Amino acid sequence: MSETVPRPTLEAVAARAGVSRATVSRVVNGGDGVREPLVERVRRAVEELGYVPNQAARSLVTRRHDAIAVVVAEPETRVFADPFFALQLRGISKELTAHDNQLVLLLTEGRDDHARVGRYLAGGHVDGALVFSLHLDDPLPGLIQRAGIPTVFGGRPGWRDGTGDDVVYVDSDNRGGARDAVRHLVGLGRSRVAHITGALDQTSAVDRLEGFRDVMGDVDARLVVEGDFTPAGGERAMRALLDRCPDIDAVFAANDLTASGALRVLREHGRRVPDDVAVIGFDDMLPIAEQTDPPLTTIRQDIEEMGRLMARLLLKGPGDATSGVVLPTTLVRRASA
Amino acid sequence: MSETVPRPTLEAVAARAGVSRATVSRVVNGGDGVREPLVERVRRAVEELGYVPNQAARSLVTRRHDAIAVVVAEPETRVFADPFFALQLRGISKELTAHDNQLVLLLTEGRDDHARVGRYLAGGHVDGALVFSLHLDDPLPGLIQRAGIPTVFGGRPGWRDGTGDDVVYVDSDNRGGARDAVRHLVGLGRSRVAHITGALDQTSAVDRLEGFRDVMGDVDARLVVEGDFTPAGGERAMRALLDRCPDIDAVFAANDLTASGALRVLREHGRRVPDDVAVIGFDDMLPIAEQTDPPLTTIRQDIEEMGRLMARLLLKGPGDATSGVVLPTTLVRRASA
DNA sequence: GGCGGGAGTGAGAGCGCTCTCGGGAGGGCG
DNA sequence: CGCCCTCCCGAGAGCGCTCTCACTCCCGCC
Repeated sequence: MSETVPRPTLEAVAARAGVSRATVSRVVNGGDGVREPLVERVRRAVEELGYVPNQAARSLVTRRHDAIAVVVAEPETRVFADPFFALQLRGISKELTAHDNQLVLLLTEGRDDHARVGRYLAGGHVDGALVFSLHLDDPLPGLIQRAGIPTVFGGRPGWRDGTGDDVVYVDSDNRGGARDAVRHLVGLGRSRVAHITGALDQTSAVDRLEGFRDVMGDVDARLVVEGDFTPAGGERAMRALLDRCPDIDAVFAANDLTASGALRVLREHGRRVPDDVAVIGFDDMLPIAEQTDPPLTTIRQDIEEMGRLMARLLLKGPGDATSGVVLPTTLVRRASA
Repeated sequence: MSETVPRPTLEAVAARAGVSRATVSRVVNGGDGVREPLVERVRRAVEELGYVPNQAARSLVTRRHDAIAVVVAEPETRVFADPFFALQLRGISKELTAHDNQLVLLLTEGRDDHARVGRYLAGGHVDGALVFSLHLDDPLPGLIQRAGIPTVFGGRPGWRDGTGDDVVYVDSDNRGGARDAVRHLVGLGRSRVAHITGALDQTSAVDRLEGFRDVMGDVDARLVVEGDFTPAGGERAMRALLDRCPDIDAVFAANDLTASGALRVLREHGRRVPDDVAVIGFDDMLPIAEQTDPPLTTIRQDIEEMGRLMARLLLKGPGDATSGVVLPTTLVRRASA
């Protein structure tokens, strides 16, 4: 490998075009205030030499990096390997590249790795951060706030101390979506509606539970069982549910994975879906929701758009004093309810 | 936001510790050749001031960036939202952070976006690139090679011209795994074994087909149907298969998603799995393989390890003239075969 | 025709770091 | 006891860029 092909510098371009470094710099950065013939000459020199600006030198003086960090604080592989996150990432990427920004991905590897991420962010390597803070007790948000760089959170962060009121975040309308789901079940004439929650240390799970309660009121406590967003959790919860309340006729599962577990247990027990028990999920996670038997009725959120929006908010700067943006959800009707 | 908290510089640390900039630099970068009392004093000063090196300034002189790019050339959202890729990413991330490298994620958005990526890589922003080149006709590998930065490919790239012999890549033993899968079916006493291929513009699909042929020889051409790695493709292919050869008693699907589609069609047609038709997949993509009915027997590849290995090879440098590394696969026996 | 002003360009000072080089201190050996 | 060599440390020169500032034109106006 001929590693050391010395890349041309501004100086070289200037020499070739017969102008000063400053002028080349001006042309490269938009060309305002440079007369046409010169612009043309510089452009040609850039072309001929294959000049590409040295980002490090540029950052050194501008203190901008045209890069933002995406921080995923997730010890569990499962959630990371989730199509959900991938889609958000795609949305983020689209928005960033549209604004010539790079995406630096920071995954925390275990508990004590937070310090590393905090240090990195504080180190001024990036212009901002998009953070997915999935758990209530996550120390990361605090660290990041201390780092003092602009940040947008994915999902409503669940602060415990009162400091987080001015936090910018993008979330789905978990509560409203849950309401729609449960209302749909009720609209089908179901009266014994159960709920398998998500992991309740995540705000999305809490909000969905709230939505369930909004519609069902102070329902029989046995109809609410805690799950953890996994199929296995859904199975466990569904078994408990059938055991405690054999007469249920509908289940609102906190997400599609949970629903898929529940469906399997229902089938096992000979309950027909949706005839005996209607089932509705949340997320509209495609490979899952379409593959279940029967195909899953669920609540869709526009995940890619969430990612996009997060990036947009971050790049816009503090902006219109928006603290939280909540995206709407829609009911997707398939066969299970 | 108090944006402008001027971060301490080397200079500041030097002043506080009562030494020169050079000494601080030495301590920060390992501390060789500095006597203990001084090291201690500098360390304390760094601590007290919360000093973090300015990476831009450092890169400017060292020409290293401690960052590598991960390039995903995938127009289709589906493959990107694939747990497969997420796991590789995780492996890569682990290895990189272990060596204090950052991960810059580059997703191409459509066809003409390749130029942007090529420019970025050529621009010397990163020390190397990990590239997932999923299609045979992808122009990206060429662009990258021209960029002249160290590169490791994920999956054997399917060069058409003869230039790619010295390419470094990491791949699973697709062919060997396929052989194991088919042998397993044969070992169960199945004789009419069909194969639903993956998208044949990807080397992994081609290799798996080769593996199938290795065992089955010049089998009845109707037993091989082209799929595309999706459940829908699996369904289509399975229908065709049942139509053309109603007497098949085993199916080797190119991946788990395909297998899940096939299973659904088999159930639809009243064929019992594995009694009437044994089914085996590939990948051991967990949320899928465990959720099918019946749970899927499949070939596992250690995806995270692939990612790790890619990163390791890249960081090691050109190394031991390794051109391609192929990781073993294992049979995971569940209920479907 | 002289003068004020705006627009276009160049010179030069850094941004914060690394790294080479030279000087000074100290130890071993003749 | 002196010399040389080694080991530490500091001084200073950039890395490639941006940005301010001053200078030069040239136009328009009185």
